[in-house]
Amino acid sequence: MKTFTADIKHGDCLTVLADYPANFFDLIVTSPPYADRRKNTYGGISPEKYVDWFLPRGGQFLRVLKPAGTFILNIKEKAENGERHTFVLELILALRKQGWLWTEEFIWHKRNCYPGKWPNRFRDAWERCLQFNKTRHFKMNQEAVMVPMGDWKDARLKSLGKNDVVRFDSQVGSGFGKNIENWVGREKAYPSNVLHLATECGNKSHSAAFPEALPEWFIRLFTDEGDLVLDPFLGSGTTCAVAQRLRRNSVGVEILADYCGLAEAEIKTADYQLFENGAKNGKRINSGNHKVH
Amino acid sequence: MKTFTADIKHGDCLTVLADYPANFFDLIVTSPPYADRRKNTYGGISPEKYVDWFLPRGGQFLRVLKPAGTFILNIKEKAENGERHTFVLELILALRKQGWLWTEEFIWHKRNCYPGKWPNRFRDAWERCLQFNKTRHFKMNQEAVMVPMGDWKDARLKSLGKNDVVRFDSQVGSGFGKNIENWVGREKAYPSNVLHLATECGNKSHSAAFPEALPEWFIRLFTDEGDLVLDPFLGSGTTCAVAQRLRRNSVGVEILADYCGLAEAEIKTADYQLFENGAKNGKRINSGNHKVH
DNA sequence: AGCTCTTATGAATCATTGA
DNA sequence: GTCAATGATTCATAAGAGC
Repeated sequence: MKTFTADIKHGDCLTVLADYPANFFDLIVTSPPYADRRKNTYGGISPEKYVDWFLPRGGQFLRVLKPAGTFILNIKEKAENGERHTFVLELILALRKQGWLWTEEFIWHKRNCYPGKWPNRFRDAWERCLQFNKTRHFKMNQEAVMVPMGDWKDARLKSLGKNDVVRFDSQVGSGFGKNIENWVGREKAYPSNVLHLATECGNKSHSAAFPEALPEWFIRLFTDEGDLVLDPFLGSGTTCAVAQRLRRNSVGVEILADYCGLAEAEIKTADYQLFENGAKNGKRINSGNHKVH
Repeated sequence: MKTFTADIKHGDCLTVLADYPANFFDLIVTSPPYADRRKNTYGGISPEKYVDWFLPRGGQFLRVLKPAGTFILNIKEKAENGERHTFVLELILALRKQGWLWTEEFIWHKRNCYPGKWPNRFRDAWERCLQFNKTRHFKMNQEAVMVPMGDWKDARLKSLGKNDVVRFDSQVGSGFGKNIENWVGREKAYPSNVLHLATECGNKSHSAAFPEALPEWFIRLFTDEGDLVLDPFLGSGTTCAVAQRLRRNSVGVEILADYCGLAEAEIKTADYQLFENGAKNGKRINSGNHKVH
């Protein structure tokens, strides 16, 4: 059985990527350390310096990405002193000046966002997924992320009991998601640029894990099997694990040694699952949580 | 019975507002002509010139808004030449430089977005609702936009079939199915900064009507009864009509005479409805379609 | 009441043509 | 060429009728 590589590199992506050739990766998908967040783990780049910190790395991304490749940046500015920071807006403008095309801004709607209540603000339930490209003609497999139409649910679920319906929505490992694959009919719909995903962060001890469904969606949309994915801010390794599951090769760069260890373990699990399942039918496993429409 | 004024002013808001005193309005909510849209009707401000065109008007808004007031700007950049325009980002930065606080960015998720299919893009299903303030201590009635759970808890839940459970959940995307036991017994829930509204703009022949639920939500959130609302780009009069329905005073400015006529008619209808209904119980009518959570 | 079917309708994009 | 205008194409949802 064919295996797929998942390289974990320890270091700053700025220097690590310098060793890679140009036009090398098919997709870059990442959730970078947010400005002024995770101070204890990442050193906390201040909002004012964020663009200056990011730009040289963005230059490397631009170099190593294939012409038909895509760069997905998951980021959201936090509120401070009663205002939203503007560094993300400035980053978009700066990246365009650097040569990137700002193709699209996807909205990740976090259905179960962090609870809380403030006198002058509601809960923040969305993040930006910024799409950048080198050229206007990039690879895009729209069919790979098609979702069942709304009516499909009614038709299929009407024979189920109420408890099953409830479990259907609680998705994660409910034992129901696995079955979805079996009866996804012909009635599929293209998604829009608003993604509805839960924030399921698994059981890892990572400070900023994004849910597997997020990288999964973009990997399926922008790469083929066997393509090469890069996450320059890997964290606990979600992107590489998902890439492996989806039979893509991947490189993950992480500056913190502890996270590299977590990521290695994650990859091994994913590799084992791939073997277990791939040997049987080659299908992806744990289809679980991609409620996108 | 008390009535509420809804003044329709014909002209460019830049000059019309010059006649108003400072610190006069409690809320400004508007959906301005988008760059390069409605060329035939508005003259089409090009994206490159949009910020320059908007800023002097933003200055007037800043002047006439009360210190505890709020300015809501509904806008979305279009795709051109394969890229998203950046003029909205630049506008945010420019407005901050002008003295505004960029307090929040709400996402209006358009459930029924415009159709279409393209090789490198999905359908655009969201718009920005940018919140700006003069001070950090602004008026905000969070309770006024809470999603009433009592309505269907008492009246509908027991009559809900299992399909309704699924359908409702897919509509609001709130994890209803998962939390069904929690909702029962709770009367209301606070929304997040993601609004789920359909785009139905009624039966008017206006090229850019936003749905009534959008201004309604912000009017209820940021004003009290009897407060004064301004829409400097009134269009066919939605904002004023909604304000009237909600027992707020309002001023609407519109540069096109034809739209002023439409708006006047709209107001009259709203006024009649208010009388009809207000005489009975003072409740808002036609609460219709604000699927917000 | 619940389910199925039908129909109306959206602040859109892109490719093509013409000035 | 560059730029502007025009047309073809597109599809998920809500709402309503009918059984």
